[in-house]
Amino acid sequence: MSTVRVRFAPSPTGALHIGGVRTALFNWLFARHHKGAFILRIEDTDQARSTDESIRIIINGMKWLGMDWDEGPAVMPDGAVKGYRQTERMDIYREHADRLLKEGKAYYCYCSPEELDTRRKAAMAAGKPPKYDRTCLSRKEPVAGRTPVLRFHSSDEGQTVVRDLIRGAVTFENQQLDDLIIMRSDGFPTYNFAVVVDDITMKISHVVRGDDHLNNTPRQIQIYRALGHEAPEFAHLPMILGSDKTKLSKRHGATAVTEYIDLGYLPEALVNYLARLGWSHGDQEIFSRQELVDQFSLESVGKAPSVFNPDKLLWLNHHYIQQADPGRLAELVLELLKKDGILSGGKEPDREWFRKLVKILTERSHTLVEMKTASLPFLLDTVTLDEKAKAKHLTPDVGPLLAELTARLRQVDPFTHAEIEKEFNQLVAEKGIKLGKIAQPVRVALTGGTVSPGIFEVLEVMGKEKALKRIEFAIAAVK
RNA sequence: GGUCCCAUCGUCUAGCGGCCUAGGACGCUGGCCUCUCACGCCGGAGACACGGGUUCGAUUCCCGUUGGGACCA
Repeated sequence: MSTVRVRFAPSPTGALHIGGVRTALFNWLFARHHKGAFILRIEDTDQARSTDESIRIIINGMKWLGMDWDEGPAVMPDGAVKGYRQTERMDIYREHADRLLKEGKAYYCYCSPEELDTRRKAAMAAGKPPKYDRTCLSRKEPVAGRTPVLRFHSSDEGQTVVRDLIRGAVTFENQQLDDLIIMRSDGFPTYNFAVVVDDITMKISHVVRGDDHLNNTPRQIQIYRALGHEAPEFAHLPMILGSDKTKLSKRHGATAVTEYIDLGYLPEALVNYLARLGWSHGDQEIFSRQELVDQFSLESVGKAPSVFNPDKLLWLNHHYIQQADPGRLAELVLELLKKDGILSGGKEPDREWFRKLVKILTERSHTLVEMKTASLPFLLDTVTLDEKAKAKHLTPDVGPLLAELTARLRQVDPFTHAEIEKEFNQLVAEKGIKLGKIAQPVRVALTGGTVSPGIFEVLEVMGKEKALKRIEFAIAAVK
């Protein structure tokens, strides 16, 4: 079996988009499954929009998601990004372009954008395909005052067949393809040319990319041939759409990896979700990273575009939060608290205690942000009583009950779940009331609201002193 | 406009001619559990876009229509 070499080639022009991540993931899984190489290449020939900051965002996002690359750019100690950038490879494109020019497979074109636009419109008005009319193909002399572009001389005869691993054979009439520009007048290669040159020189075996590139593929195949190379295998992935079935964009909510990090998602949840978008393995929904690598194959990638479903991602995130190591969760939640300035000035909570807190919050949390919010009553000095909760549960008649409870809880030692529960049960039995009658008021007193982990756990983790203070405060508020 | 791609529950999907009175998951929903909310468990509603073929038999193969999407931009 020949070596698998695949690449993810984003443009560093902003955020790392969820669609791009899915493409990256499929490439990464394919490479790891076949024990091949995964290459990260930066397509930064769009100088106006490309920034080093974007490259760092891409690199950090890839690392966060656990997609390591075998070849790719590196961040230098001074923050600069070096390697595997198209802007570092200008000589290589020039060289290949010159070769095509010398061999008569490319020619200079002096037509101005305005002229081209006029002719294109005329062609479209006449109901003809708006392809370049080859005005400059026969031109012998340069046009004074104009810097030419370089055009690829494509073939008119026959057909070009794209053998796609996902879609099968897709046939294009060569007549439909026009002489596309390969080098712009500013000396930069165009997308279609740079991709081919890069994929040839980097010995890419499989091009796995979004199907928005399917129509470009026949042109690229012709360039491969003109350059004397066999085309690689192609696999065009269906797109990811928003809820209204148009291309996924900011309008549909969070689309950048950084947003999901901020929203409190775990990388394994995002990876699992994205893997199942367009790919499946029977009825299985939950996949460990290793299972993904083991099971992944392009054959079981679907052809139809898929709609991004935030609810399912949230469900997966909940699942992975339950699975996660409490120590790890604790650190992540701690980071969020620090970022919010809630734990400033070195007020680090005791790790052992904080881990206990995280444990009791885990079950009802879908995101790390939810965990952070739920941890607040345990960390802050005071709690604000929710008005509605207060009105419903801290009614005058519970005052004496709470007072009685306080007196009893004060005697509890050790202040643990089991001991606390005993005390509650006794009180409830003596008074002949339901547990909820007393538990809800206590819950409101301790957390400010009506939703929390089990009340005995809350009491234990909050600690005797703080808990009693809050119940007493609530008793005062009742009166 | 031309070219290309696509089409199973609201969504992600299983299905690769008979195993399908179409399975799973998210969401929705009824119930159970219960100190709240969740979790969990049990149940429910919910799809083969349409029309022609091919075949003894089509969700599955072919053609067309419709509807989406992409590229040319």
